Amino acid sequence: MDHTFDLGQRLKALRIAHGYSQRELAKRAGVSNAVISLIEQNKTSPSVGMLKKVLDGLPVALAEFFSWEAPSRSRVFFAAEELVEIAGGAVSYRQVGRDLSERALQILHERYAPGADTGEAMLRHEAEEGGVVVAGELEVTVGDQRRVLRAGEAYYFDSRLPHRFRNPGEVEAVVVSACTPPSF
Amino acid sequence: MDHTFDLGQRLKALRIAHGYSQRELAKRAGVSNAVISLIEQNKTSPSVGMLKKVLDGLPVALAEFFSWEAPSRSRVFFAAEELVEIAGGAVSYRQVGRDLSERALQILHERYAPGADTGEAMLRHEAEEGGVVVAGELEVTVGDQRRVLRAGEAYYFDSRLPHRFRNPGEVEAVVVSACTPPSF
DNA sequence: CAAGTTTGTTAAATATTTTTAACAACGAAA
DNA sequence: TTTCGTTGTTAAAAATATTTAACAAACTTG
Repeated sequence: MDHTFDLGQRLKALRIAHGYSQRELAKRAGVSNAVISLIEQNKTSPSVGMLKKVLDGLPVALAEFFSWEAPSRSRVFFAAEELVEIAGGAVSYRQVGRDLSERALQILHERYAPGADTGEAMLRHEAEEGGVVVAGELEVTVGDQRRVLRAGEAYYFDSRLPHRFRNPGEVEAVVVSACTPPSF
Repeated sequence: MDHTFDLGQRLKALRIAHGYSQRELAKRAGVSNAVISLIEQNKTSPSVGMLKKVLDGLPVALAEFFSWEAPSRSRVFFAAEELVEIAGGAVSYRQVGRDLSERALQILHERYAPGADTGEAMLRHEAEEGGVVVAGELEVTVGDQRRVLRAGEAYYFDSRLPHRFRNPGEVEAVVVSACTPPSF
């Protein structure tokens, strides 16, 4: 049995959040309903295979399941002026919230002046990120893939792949992006 | 047994990286050496409790262990039409990417018609979320806090707090939001 | 070389998980 | 009320994980 992680409570919370009963989840996962009950009561320590089956019914990845962040009481609203400028110059990154140490998400309001570029040296970090282009055009290069995105288009990739952003247009490009866990 | 995650290879790589033999690790972890051998050969699917014991001998956290998950293989770019509509009606949620089971982030391009509301019943889920208002006005209620946000303003909160979104204005409200881990 | 130590593997015994099948409590519809 | 369907729980059976104890191969050390 596991003493540092309340597996049962975690599973139950996820199941409820997804609106399933024990039996519904069991059916979706292809396991018996009893095991859901027993796991939620911490009466068994499920095998990894079993836990994966159950989580696939939600669906939730094992990594997500085990990476649980403690609740934090913090600011909810941010005025436009309060978004923290963390770059400046041709590329502007305005970050939602100042201290991300207790947060799972980094959200940025990005602006790229015409021709602005994050540079030849490709970026890499241990995270996943994505975003939606709100205005203008943005050329996104990820690994060996490249594309120009316009308003309403979006991207998503593993940040460990080398990547680069550039505004090839004549007008300012605006993007709202998110990254987990927060990096840079 | 688990077919989408090579648990044995993962454990073996970590054990070697730490310079332990199977028996050394077993002793540190307080388990029999046989179980290390069997797990590394994927001949058993260890219980979560057992796996935790073993990883404590390294030491490596469960979350860390499972956050190896194979990279690459995924789509990076999404056309505006490809954003998946997951709600419809007065409130439109257009999601970046169809299958979030292997992703850490859920990114949405949201549109709220004038008067649109996520409803009296407050939402709750196991996650953290935030967003930036791109156009219009959006009233955000989180716990006992409420505020109307306008273009350029932002929010961030723990999704376990009850929350609600409403467009109190005369024009469509547009928001780009992110949530981790993906829920719904 | 021989004796000893360490390595990873495995059969059989034991302990645990998982299923099957039942139970009682609750609510809905007749 | 009754009946039906749902909920979550649990005892006993079946299936699987874990330990014990042994084995052979590789490497030291004398």
